[in-house]
Amino acid sequence: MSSFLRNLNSKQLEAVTGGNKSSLILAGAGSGKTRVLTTRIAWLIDTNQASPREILAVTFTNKAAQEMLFRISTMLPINVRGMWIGTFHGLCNRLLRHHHSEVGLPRSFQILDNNDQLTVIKRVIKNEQLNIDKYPPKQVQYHINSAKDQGLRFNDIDEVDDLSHRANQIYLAYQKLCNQEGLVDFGELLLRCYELLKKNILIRKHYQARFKYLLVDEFQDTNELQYNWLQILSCDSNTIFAVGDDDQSIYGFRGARTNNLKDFVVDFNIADTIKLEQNYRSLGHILDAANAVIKNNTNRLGKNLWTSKGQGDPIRLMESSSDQEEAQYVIQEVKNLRQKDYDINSIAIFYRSNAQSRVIEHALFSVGLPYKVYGGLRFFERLEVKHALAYLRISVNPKDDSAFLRVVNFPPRGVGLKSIEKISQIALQDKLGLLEAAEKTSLSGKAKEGVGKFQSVIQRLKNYSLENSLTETIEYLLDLTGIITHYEQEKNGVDRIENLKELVNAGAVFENENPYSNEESENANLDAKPAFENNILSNFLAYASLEAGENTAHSDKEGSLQLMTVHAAKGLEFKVVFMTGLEEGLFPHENSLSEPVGLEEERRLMYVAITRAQQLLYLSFAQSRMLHGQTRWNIPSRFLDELPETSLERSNGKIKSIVTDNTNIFQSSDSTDSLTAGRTVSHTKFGQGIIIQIEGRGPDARVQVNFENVGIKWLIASYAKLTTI
DNA sequence: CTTGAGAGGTTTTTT
DNA sequence: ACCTCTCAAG
Repeated sequence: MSSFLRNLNSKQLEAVTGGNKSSLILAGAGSGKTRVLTTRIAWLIDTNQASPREILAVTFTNKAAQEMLFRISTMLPINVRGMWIGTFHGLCNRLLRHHHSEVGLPRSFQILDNNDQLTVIKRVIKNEQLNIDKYPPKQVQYHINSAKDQGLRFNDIDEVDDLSHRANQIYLAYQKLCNQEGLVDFGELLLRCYELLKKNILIRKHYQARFKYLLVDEFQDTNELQYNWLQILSCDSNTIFAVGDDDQSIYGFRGARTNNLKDFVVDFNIADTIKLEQNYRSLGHILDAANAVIKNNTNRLGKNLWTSKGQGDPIRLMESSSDQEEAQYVIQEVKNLRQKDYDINSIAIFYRSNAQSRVIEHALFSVGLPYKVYGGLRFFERLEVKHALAYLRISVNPKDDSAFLRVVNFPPRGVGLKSIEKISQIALQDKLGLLEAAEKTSLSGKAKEGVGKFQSVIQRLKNYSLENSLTETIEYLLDLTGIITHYEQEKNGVDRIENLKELVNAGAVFENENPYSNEESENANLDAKPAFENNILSNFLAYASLEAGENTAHSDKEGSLQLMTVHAAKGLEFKVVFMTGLEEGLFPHENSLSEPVGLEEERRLMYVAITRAQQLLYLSFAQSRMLHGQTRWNIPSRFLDELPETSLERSNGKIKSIVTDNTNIFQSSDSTDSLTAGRTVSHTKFGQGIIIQIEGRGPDARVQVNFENVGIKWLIASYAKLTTI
């Protein structure tokens, strides 16, 4: 028996060594999902059932793909390069580069990220001379992307209302423009690839025969198109190994179809689904809470996590009067934990929406606790980096008008809107790219000079890139275009220059890791394609779009608290987790409440949050919170009511807790009428105090009380359960 | 072409 | 409250 099978439990072993049929592994949080997936690959190869080149494994993030490669390489002494392991988009990109001529794309097609796509859409709206107010670009973008997620072209879509009709019109024009300029958005990567496999029987059969084992991670996150893509790659002679957890499906809003799990069971004749329910991450109370919350969802495939580790500490509930106080309580507790030798790196603070991080950050900053915020601008999304890349893009693909528009006047060369308009006119008339059209446009002296300069820059850059390495080309570019000089004169330019130097670094690293730039040659003639002149350049550009870089704000400090949204926390684990902002309207978010589906997704999100914690879990809510410049008064989240009583700790020194019982919120036992300023009242947790003032009436009434032991507090009368003395 | 005032829009996000 | 974008004046 291979040594890497030794430490698996029986269910995991069953999953890993499953026979030659498609299978579905329902893997709960912390049940060793990634381990099972990677061990299966290692086992298939180790037992000579598969050669590396017969493996195709798909993930959603580059991080997950890298993790997978890393784990496999620790189990097997083989060259992992032969395997196709990557994201849906990465693999489709690879396939489309091989078969670019079959799908009508230039080999050096450019990949648009979200931002680029939006810019192109705006351009299309302008080109079509449509009123931008009637066609909100963001909505149009959403329309196009969700259509592509469902595998739909513009003529496949029902135009149910006026907006979808108009959006469709732009979809058509947008696609035409992308095709002309050799631009491909994220959805297009998948759709184009799917259509290729569907239409071209030869290519389809080739890949079906080649990939004997298809493995999919986070299956619950697949959208319709991804499901179809997997389906078309599958055939009688191969199998799919799907791993997922319906309870952790939190990306419905971007097209993920939880139902794909159920459809998979039918479409792929899954006789028995293997459930991994033993959890290796969290202690008992935490799992009990997770199980209790998720039980309230309908339509689950059903799963119950358990552990052999013992119950651990109960979950702490924290109540505060405001978001600022909440931050203070968290800080106090973090300090306590540090004294008990908890590593600050292993403590995380979660929130539902990014806007909530500011108050926490502010509080952390003022007490000098180091922290790291996940999310935000990634490296390749930074303005200055995109500018620099645009020069590379246009030198690789002169038809790339997006790139032209981005940098024709950056740094400023005196080419203003008027001139660009003129050039666009000519381009439209003569059906040319902007760079080409610029040559034929008669312009005023200053603009003419600027355009001339720009053209010579592009020409020189292109020539240089043919003779020199990628890294040298980037260095040359920074100097030639005057981008650095420009930022040197700007007040906030220092960081930007740093980033541009980092770009040179990124180029060097890329070059190092991709020494041959063109794909490893394969025997099958369908796979192989001759190298192309600017191969490494366009590969680097694709890499920049597909892998936008680190997702964290910079932090040079070694130990930091981890701040992130619950979405960003998926797949991670921490010894200690603070889940903040557990209030109705925030979590569950108010926008999700209109449909039951929305609420269930919020509950899954809560489930994800809870199951991130290994040892300690704090659940916190505040009575009031600043949102969009206004103070809002909130009721505790309904999810708190779904927690099992036996796993909670309601009171503990400075960490105050409350009993939340929503049935009581609107039917206070003690009429608020009896509460008047000056009266002495008693609170179950805070003890005795004197009412200072009252705001409002009925269930929303708030009372300010000066307690003998804990000082002044604002309470919501209806659930504070105050009794008059 | 740059700058500043005003308007609008704020769930979650990877590729 | 705060950030991004647009439009008009300098």
